[in-house]
Amino acid sequence: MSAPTDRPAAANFVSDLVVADNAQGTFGGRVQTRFPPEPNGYLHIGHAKAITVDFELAREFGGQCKLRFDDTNPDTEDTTYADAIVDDVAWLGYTVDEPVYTSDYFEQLFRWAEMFIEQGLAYVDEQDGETISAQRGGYGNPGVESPHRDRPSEESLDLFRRMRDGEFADGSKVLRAKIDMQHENMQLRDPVMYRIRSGHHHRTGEAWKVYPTYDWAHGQSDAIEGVTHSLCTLEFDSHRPLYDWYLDQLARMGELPFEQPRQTEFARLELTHTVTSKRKLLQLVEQGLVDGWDDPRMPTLRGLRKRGYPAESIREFCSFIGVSRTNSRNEIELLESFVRTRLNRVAQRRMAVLRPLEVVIDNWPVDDSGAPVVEQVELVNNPENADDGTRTAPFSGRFWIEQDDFMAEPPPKYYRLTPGREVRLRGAFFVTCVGFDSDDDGNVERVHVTYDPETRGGNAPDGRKVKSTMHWVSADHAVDISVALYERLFSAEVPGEATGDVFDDLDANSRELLTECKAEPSLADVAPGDVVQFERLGYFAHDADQPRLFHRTVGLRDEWANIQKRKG
RNA sequence: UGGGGUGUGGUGUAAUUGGCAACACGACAGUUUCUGGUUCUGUUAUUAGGGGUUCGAUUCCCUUCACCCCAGCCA
Repeated sequence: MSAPTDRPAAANFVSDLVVADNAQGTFGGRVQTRFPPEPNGYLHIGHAKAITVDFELAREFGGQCKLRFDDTNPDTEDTTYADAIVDDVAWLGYTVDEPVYTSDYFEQLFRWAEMFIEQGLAYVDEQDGETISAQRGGYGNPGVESPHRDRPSEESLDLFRRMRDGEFADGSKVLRAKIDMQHENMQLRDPVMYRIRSGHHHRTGEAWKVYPTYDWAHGQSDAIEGVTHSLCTLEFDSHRPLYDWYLDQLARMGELPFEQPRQTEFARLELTHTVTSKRKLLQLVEQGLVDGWDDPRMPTLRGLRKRGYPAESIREFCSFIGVSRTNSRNEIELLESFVRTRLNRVAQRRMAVLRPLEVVIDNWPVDDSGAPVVEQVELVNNPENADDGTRTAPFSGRFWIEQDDFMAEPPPKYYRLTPGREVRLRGAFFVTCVGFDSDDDGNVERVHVTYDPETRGGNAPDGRKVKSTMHWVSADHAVDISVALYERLFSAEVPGEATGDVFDDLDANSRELLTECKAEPSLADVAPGDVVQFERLGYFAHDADQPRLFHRTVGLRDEWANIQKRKG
């Protein structure tokens, strides 16, 4: 297990608990956790929090954390998911020696179940699911005991073994714990321990016909592995008494190889403008509302990776937001701020123009053959990191700027190019707008400027100042690229809050693909998967597979956009 | 309807367990700057409501309210 987070984990109620346990010698000073995903879907940002909490807690106290697949339901699970999960956990920065599987313990779990039956703690129920559910009662009204509840244990044992041998149809029988049908906690009203499933299991194949339920499998798996602190999300709070009950019985029978593990719940991560429900994410993919699990708009780890989010910033975010029992929803802006902070430090700068507007320098010199002179100007790769050095870019008499960077009739506080105004072209020259051409509809087609040869490199010898510095790309040397811009997949902070249906808040235009973008030649050197900053625009990730396609990871903070927004 | 959990700025998390409510994000106003980025500075809260104990309450007690979870042979 690695230890990748830069800063130490912040203290929280869970680490406080461990400190208290260690002080009392509860687990002999041992700390062991596990991250227990079910291999039936891809990991998302919510899992990233759980992973961080599980792994970092173990790291903080010198213990270990295992990746355990909670694979107790053959109907929904698949090795494709399991492989992807291993890959995603590794990408996040946590290395796992060898994942473990709940299915590794099926034999032990079965033997313990037999012991429960022998001791009158479990019985085979032959009623159908609907009946069992109806008999469970409701909030405030007690349940009804099954007619099979007090059958002889020999009979249950025989039935249970024949269930395993595949003698009975799916759903025809279950093994139930015999606890208390009147219990105020519904989880304790004779919960199901085993059900019959004839499907193919991703690891055990056809070997088993009965499968343990989550509740029967989870705590026991923890116990087998020597987990001390079994961390899970809040909705399992009402399961804790059951978790303890199973383990108490085994402890009484002297079956536990380690100290009895304890479950502790914490709030899951919710983010504004996104959904993390597995079902909703599956719907997005299956209905073709996104391009797949790795669509850069998805909150999946694969999506965020493709989008260009550094794993470190996801980890830092997860550590920073803390661990508590309060249901909460973090603003996506906070995550983005961690992404920006990191990328600002590590991403090299490049110049690219997304919506090109042609600019011609009317007084640019030509050489002896009558061709425009080409100058090579030097540009800093990253002002935040001198080690990244410099690069050169060609500059000649014709270049591209953003359409946004020129206005024939500028509003107040507009600093960019406008008739009569002088601006700096980053690293190159000062230019002054002397006019522009428009088409018949009045659209600006081309801007004319003159340049000051004395300002080469971007400084005026007379010290005169300029209101704005703009990026540019030499028209004769530009590399053509495509850029995918992303807005939030869900426009509402809390998707579905207004209508009850999250898909009502889906933004159908959340991706805009620009195919006629112009970039400086050195962009060709950006490796697949690398993230660079397009100056003044934002951070962009080079697609890992498709050359010259860039995904906008996150935009720069944009004061001008804020000013415009305020003005309406 | 029974049980369980949780309430601290716009958001999330803290507060040496009774002693000046802190940090980050966002927003706003400035500063710096060859990125309207970055940097730096300032502003942004009587701790869900009400009552009580106390010199003193986010913290202890009582009470009211709000939100979340539980009636899968999902996890």
